[in-house]
Amino acid sequence: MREVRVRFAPSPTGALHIGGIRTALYNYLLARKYNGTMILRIEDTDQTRYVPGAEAYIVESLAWAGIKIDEGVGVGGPYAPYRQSERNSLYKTYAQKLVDEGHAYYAFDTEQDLEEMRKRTPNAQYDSVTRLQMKNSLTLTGSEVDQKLSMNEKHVIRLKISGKEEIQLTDLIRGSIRVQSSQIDDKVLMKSDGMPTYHLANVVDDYLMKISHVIRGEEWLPSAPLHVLLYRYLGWENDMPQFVHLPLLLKPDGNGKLSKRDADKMGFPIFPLNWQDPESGHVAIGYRETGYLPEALINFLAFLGWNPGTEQELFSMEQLIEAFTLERIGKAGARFDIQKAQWFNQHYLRSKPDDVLIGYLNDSLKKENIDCSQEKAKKIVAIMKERVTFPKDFWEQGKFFFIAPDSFDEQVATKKWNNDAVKVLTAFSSEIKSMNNLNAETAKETLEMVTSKLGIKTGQILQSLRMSITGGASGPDLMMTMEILGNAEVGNRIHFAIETLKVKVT
RNA sequence: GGUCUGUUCGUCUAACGGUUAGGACACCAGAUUUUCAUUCUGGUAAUAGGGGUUCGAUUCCCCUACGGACUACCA
Repeated sequence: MREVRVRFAPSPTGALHIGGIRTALYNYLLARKYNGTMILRIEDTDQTRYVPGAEAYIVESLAWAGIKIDEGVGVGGPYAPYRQSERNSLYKTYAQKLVDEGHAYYAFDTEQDLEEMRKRTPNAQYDSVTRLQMKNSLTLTGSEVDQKLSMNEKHVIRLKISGKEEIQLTDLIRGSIRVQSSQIDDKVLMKSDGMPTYHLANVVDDYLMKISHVIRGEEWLPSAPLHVLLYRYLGWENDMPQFVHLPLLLKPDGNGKLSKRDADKMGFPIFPLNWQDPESGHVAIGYRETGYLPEALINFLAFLGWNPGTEQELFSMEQLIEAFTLERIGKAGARFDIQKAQWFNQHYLRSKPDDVLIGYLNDSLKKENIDCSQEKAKKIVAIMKERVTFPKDFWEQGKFFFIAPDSFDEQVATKKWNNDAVKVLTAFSSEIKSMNNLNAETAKETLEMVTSKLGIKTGQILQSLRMSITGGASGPDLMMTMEILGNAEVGNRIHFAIETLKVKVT
């Protein structure tokens, strides 16, 4: 088998989309599986869409996701440079070669010329029939062309595609694909600004960089036959890479491919990391900042369009590399389901060692300027562990350990808060006041003692107790919560609740 | 509109002609938890439709329907 060399080749036009991470991941898995090389190439040939910071963002995103680059932007390598804007002379050389050999030609048409041509015929394209009516080196005389070129008139170089040729290509996911060359237009290879288009740059670089597999999104499938033609005209058909067009990521609901709009609308991230738009200054929150662990995101993404064929669903990167095969990538687009991502995250988060989890809580506390003993943090993490999905949940769902509630859950306050509850809580708080060691066990004993004395069922008032201590209607084990808080704090909170809510008792 | 491409539970998917069509997420129910959650157990739920081929089609072929991508001097 040919040496595996794959590339992830995004263009720096903004933040990398989550789908881009998946594409990079599949490339990476194949490279690692076969001891190949993972290359990062930046396709920055569109100067009008260049966004500063986007390249650094891509590099950082991949690093965070655990996708290591062996060669390319940021690390260098034998085929440098890996930024297309720095490889322009190469593209020019090959474009010229194509012109010289009659596979490409100069075109001088203005935007209006093109517009008129398109209006003339339905489904118009610049091709073997329409090019005869346009201003190009096929219709103009040699001296006219020379004159225009020497006067530096604006022009592009177009690929000359014959009208009747069948192009066959094999996609490793979709099998054999046949297209008639008459369906393809004479694509621009070199733009009038002197930069190559994607098609030329891509083919030239993939060839020169000895790419073995082109693994990219399905949106490229329609132009794959064009690329085959380019390889053919350039004389590189025998070294052509294998094509692998990945199914797209689709909207969670409705139709179409996943977009930033959907993500915003449904409240989940679309970018791996926070991204500040340089123009608007608006910050889009990333997976990292939301609290997704890279291993969870990777596991989730890997399964969007691929599966190992077994019932195992939890895979580390190493295990993915081991199990990955191109053959098991699906054909149909995969709907994006953030709930599944959350489930993966929950799983990976809970399987972290306790000291890591304590670290998460401490991170939040530091931000809030709250001191907390290691012992207390340890106890909190122990009882919160089974309830969290994101690292910040330790703080967000456990705030009450540090801040006494100033308001109370309305449902509980109206439905459960009654004379019995107040009676029990009053008695309970005066019982524990004198205790010097309130722990989960003694708290439970005391509570049971109080309720049985008053002839009230503990279950009846438990939610009121919780509410008065935490403000909320749900939370971790109440007895442990009281142990962590200590008897003085528990007593204070009960008093505050009784004071605040007594008006509602009739 | 044209070209290419796809279609199994709500979602991700398994089943490379023969299965009671399997798993996971989500959802629902029961048990545990003297609350919520966790955990455990169970459950609802799918081969887009129509023709072929075949002893037998989720699986192969055709048509229809419905999606998706592309259709720029953007990638």
